[in-house]
Amino acid sequence: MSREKKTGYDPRGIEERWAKAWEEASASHVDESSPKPPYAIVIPPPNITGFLHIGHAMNNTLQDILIRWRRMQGYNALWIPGTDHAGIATQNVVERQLRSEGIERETLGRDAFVARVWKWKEESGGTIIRQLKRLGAFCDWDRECFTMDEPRQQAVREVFVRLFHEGLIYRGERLINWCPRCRTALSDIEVEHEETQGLLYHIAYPLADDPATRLIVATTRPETMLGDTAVAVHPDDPRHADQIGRRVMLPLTGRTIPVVGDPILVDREFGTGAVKITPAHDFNDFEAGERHNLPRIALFDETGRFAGSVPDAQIEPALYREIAGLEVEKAREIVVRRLRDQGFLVQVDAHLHAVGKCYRCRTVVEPFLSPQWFVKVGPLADPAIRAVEEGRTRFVPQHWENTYFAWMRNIKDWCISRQLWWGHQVPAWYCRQCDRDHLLLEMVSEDQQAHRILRDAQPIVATSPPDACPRCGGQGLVRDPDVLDTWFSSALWPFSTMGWPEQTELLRRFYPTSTLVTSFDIIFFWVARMMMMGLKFMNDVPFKEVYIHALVRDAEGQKMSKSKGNVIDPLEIIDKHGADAFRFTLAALAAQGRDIRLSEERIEGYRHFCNKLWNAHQFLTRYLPLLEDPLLPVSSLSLDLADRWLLHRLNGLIESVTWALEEYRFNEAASALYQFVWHEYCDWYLEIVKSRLISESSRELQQTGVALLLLGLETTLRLLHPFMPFMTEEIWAQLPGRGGISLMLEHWPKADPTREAADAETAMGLMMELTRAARDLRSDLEIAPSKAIRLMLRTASDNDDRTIEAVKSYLAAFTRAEQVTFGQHLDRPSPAAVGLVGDIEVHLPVDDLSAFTARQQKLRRELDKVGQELTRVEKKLSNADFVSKAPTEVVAKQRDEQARLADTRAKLLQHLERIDQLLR
RNA sequence: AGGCGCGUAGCUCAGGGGGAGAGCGCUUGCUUGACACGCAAGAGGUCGGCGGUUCAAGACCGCCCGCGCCUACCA
Repeated sequence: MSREKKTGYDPRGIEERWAKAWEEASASHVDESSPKPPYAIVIPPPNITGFLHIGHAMNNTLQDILIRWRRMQGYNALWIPGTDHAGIATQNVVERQLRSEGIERETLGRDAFVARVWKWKEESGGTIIRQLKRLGAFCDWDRECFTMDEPRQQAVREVFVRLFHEGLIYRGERLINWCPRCRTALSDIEVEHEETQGLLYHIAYPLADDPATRLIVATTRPETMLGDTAVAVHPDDPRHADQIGRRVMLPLTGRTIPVVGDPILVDREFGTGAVKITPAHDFNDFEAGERHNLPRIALFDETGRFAGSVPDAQIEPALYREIAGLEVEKAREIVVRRLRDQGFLVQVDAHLHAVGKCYRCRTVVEPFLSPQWFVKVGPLADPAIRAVEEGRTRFVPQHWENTYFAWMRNIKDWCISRQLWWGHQVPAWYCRQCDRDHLLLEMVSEDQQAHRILRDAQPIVATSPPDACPRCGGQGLVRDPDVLDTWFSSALWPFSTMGWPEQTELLRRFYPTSTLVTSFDIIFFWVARMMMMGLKFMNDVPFKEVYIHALVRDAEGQKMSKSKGNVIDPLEIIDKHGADAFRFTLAALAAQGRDIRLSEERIEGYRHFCNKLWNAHQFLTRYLPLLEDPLLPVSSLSLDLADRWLLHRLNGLIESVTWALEEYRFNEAASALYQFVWHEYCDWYLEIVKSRLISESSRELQQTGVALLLLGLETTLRLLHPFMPFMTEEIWAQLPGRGGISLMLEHWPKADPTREAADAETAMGLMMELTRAARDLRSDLEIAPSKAIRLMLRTASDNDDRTIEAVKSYLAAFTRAEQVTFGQHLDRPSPAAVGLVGDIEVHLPVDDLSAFTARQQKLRRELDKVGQELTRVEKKLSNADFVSKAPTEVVAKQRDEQARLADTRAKLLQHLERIDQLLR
C-alpha cells in the first residue's frame, strides 16, 4: 500500500556535475587587479602523502565557508591551495616502495632517489587535492603551490641565506633529538612525550679513596652509566658536602669520575640527592657538562645501537664485546645484569616517566650528539610576541593566545637540519682544498660523493652554488648533505605562495592575509613560526586573525586513529550522504572552545535537512507557473500578516547568520539556518501558502504566497550556499529567471529595514499558539485528524479579535476546523474541552466525554505548574529590595507575570470545576 | 608540577545576570496535496558540589570533586 518513493534528494550526480562546472569555468580564480577589497586565506598545506581525513575536512570546510561568504559579500576572496613536501613521510613512502623492489635508497644514490620521489609526487601526490575538490573547496586552483616547487625553493634559499648572514642561523654540535629509525634529527616539538611505566634503577658508585662508602645514584636508563663523566650532588646538601671534589669509581669501567656540586641539576628531595651525569645522552646532563667542563662520551651510533668503538668509556672488555652493536634495550638488560652480579645494583623501583617518541614513526627518540643547523629564535620571537600582545594578530577563541605566549616566551633554538635526502638541501658548501687534512670533511662513500661534515667545518652559504671557495679559490666544493625541516618552508607559506622574494602584485594586495584557519595542535609547529618569519621578512604579521577550530573525535570522544579503527573516512561519508550534508554537520558542530564528537547519525540528521529543503523546492516548483512574473519586486505585492511575518523573519535570519559568521560562530549560523528552513519556512509559511492554494483564496494572495516562497528560498539559498554549495547551486539553477554562472557570484543578502514587522511577529506568534492549543485538545481528546472540529475562542481584548480575524483562515486550516468563531462575549459551549493561550480561552465543543479524563489530568498538571510559578513570582515581588532596586521594567514584567498567572490559575480552576461537573 | 578547557534532558551539546534550550533518542497518534529522510502532540532537568557577590546566579568570584588536553630539565 505504500506509495512509491519519489522525490528524495540524491547528491551523487549533482555534486560531481557542479564540481566539474566550477572547475571548467575557473570560477574560483581570483583576479589580483580587481578593485574589490581583498580577503585572503592560505591553506594549511596538507602533507603530499596524505589522504583527506576528518580534520582536513573540518579545517577546509570552515575555510571554504569563509571564502564563499566573503566573496558573496563583495570581497576579492583569495584562497591559495597547496601541499607540503613532508620530508620524513614522503621519504618513507618512497623508500618502502623501493624496498618492495629490493632496492635500498643508498644503492640508488641521492640524485636518483630524489628524482624517484618527484616521480612519485607527480603520479600519486595529487590525491588529497582531488579529495579537497570533492569536498567542494573553492580554492584558486590556478595558484596551487607546493613547498618544494621552484618559487618556494627560491624563497627558502633566500631566507636561509639572509638569516645565516645575520647570525640567526648557525651550525654547531649540540645534543639533539634523534630518531634512530628515520636516522635524522628532529626538532623538540617533533618529539611526543608518552607516559610510560618504567623502572628506576639505583646504582652504587664507590668512592675512589674510600670504596666502602658508596654514592647511590638513580636512573631510568642504566645503560648510559657507561658514558657517565661525573656525579652531581647539591652543594648545600650536608649529606654530600665532603664528597664534592673527590672521585668515584664508575662500575663496569676502568674509569673514575669526579663528584661535582651542581644546584641546578640536583633536586635534594629526589632519591639520595646524587645524580649521575651523562652529557652525551641527556639534555640536562649536557648542560651540566658544559657548566663543569666535562667530557662527553657518546655510546650509541645513528642507528641507536651501541657504537662499534668507544675507547674513552674504558668499558670492561668482556662487557664491551657483549654489547657492541646491540640496540639500547638489549644493552640495558646486559648492563643491569652485570651491575647486579657485581653488587652495584642496589634497588629497582617501578617508575612512571615520560618517554619521547618520534611523531612520525613512534620510535623512541635518542638524545644524540651531532653537528646540526639551528635557528636562533629569540630575536625572531620577540616581535612575534608583541604582535599578538598588541592585537595585530588576534586569536579566536582568544584563550589560545596563552598557549602561543607560553611557548614563545620560553622558546629554544630550532634544530632545522634533517639527515634526509628529500627536502630543501641546505645551501651551504665546504671547501675540500681548505681541508686537505680531512679533519673537517669525512668521506663516507667510495665515489667521494657523500661526506660527513664534521663539527668545525666552515660553511660557505649562498643562494646559488659558489664557483670557487672565497677563501682559497679552490674548486672542490662539497654541498652540505642535510635538508631543512619541512616546517621551515611552511613557515614562509603566507608570503612564499604569493611569489616572495619577488615583490608581486599579489603580495601587495593580499599580504597580510585575513584569516588563518587551523587547529590548536599546530600553533607551535606553524602559527608561531609563520608569525616569526612573516614579521622578519615582510615586516608585517602573516594574518590578522587566527581561528582555532575544534579537534574532531569519534562518538565516544576518542581521538580518531587508524590503529583504533574508529576513523570516519570523509570520502565514504561524502559518497553516502553527500558533501553538503557532511559540511553542514561539521559547521553545525564547530562550536568554539570544545572538541567535537562526530557520529554518522549526526550526518544522517543533516542529510534529512538537505532533503527537507530539496522537497520544499519541489513543492514550490509545482506552483511557480502561477507567477506571471517571477522577478516581481516585493513592493508590488499586497502582503497580509503572514507575508509580513516571513519577510521579518528573513531579516532576522540574515542578521543572525551574518553576525555568526563574523564572529566565527559557525554552529550558530548553521542552527539559525536549520531553525528557519525547517521550523519557520517549511512548518509555517509553506503550509500557509498551501492553505491559500487549496482554498479559494484570491489569486492575488496565492501569487503573493508563491512569490514570497520563492523569495524566501532564494534568500535561504544565498545564506546556505557557503555551507552547502552543491545543492544550493542545483536548486538555484532551477529557479526561474535566475541565470548566471553560479550562485557563488550572487551577492550576500542584507536585511531590509522596511520589512521589519514586529506586529506581524506578535500576531503570528498568537496564531501559532492557538494552533498548538487546539491541536493539543484534539490530541488529548483523541479526535481523529480527519475529523473536522468547531473552534471557539473566547477572547479578552479588541486587539485579540483583530488579530484572530486576520489569521482566522490559517487557524482553520491548521486545526482542521470547519468553523472558527471568536469574541469577548462568546457563550462558553458545553460540553467542551478548554485550553488557555494567555487570556484567550480555546473551546472545543465535543459530544463524547469518554476522553475527558486525560484532559482533566493535564489541566491539573498545568494548575500545579502555574501555582508554583505564581509562588515564585509573588515571593520575588514581596521582596522590598527587589521592588526598590531592580530596574522598573523588570519589576513591571514580574507584576504582569503575576497578574497573568493569577488569571490563568483562576481559569484553570474554573474549567476543572466544569469538567468535574460534566464527568459527575 | 604548572597551565588551559569541560561537567546543563537518556545521548551529543548550544546558551551565558531577570523566561531552562536544540538535535538525536523515547512515548502516542497520523499515509494530511513537497517531504515517513515526513507530519502532529507529549514525557523528560537539584544546569557537578559547597560557599560568596547581587534585589536577583545555571551564568560572575573562590574553594572542592570528576573528566580531558597541553606544557615541563619529575634523575
